[in-house]
Amino acid sequence: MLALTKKTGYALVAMSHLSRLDRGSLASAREIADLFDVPTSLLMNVLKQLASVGYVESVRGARGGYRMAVDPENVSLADLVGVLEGPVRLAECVTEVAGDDTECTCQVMANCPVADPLHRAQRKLKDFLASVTLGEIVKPAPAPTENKG
Amino acid sequence: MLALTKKTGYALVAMSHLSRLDRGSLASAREIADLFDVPTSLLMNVLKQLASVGYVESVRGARGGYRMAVDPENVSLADLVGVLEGPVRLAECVTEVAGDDTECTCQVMANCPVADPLHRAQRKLKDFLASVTLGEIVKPAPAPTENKG
DNA sequence: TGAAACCGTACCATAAGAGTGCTATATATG
DNA sequence: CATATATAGCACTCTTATGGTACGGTTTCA
Repeated sequence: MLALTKKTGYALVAMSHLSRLDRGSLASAREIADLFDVPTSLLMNVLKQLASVGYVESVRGARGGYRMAVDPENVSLADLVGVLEGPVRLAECVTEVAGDDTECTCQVMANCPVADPLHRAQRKLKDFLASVTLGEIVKPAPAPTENKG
Repeated sequence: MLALTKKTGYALVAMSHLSRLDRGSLASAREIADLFDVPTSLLMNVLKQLASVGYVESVRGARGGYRMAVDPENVSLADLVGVLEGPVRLAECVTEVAGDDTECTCQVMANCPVADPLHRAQRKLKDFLASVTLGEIVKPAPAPTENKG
């Protein structure tokens, strides 16, 4: 439906919270879940996934928890989506091979008249997602200049 | 999974085909389905939906079919997604009320730290989708300058 | 009259998403 | 050492959306 999944949403919330902690401070999954009223078990899964790719660092045991392992400025929406939802695919036939290149896998529509344009649109969408960094998300608001909504 | 649905894909294909026909010419659902190897019944449904919102015009009876009812330049990806998949929602809590404005419906996360930024990102995504018109899709390629994929 | 084509709607099957549970392991604390 | 806390890993269910199909009806051309 062209929407981020809840997992990605939860990841954004959790990581933005972690980003705001003092350097080295920990927050447990339960703590974050309580704070934002999200299902604890699910948030645990998300944090585990984020830890497995190195975006956050985990400390086990009592008084353990999670902390940021990377600079929020270096994590984009595209990165998170890639980890939690799989590669961005504007259309089914557009598969991203590297981080930048796309490959056409139109098996059904041999004469597909929109393949090339979709690839271009896909690139633009990817660029857009890559331009939104967690750093921006963490900050309250960039500039009231163009604030319309 | 942050992807367009197949329905939207089929709509793009069908409408791009219709856009290339001579002014006033008709193409039947079956004809288009055969041409691009997509399921006939499904394409019928899609075209019916497109007709119901006035993007294409239907002519009933034998020798009937569909033709474009609007200028392809005036139909954007955002429009098609809106018709076939419902409103674009980058996150669940971001609901678009008008064509431009968004409304926050965060029921779960009262303290959501990413609501505002997501609204901004949603706007940007919407703008992006609105910037991709069917007219561009129909054209083969804009300029070989930046063609990389 | 019959075939072709759209119309409307309802239906089903599969896959993806959302969420839960359980067991194991690591660590701080008493 | 025992216990509580917390992550790790896995597997499972439930719900929803998507993809696809079917049927009866209406319109039009031949």
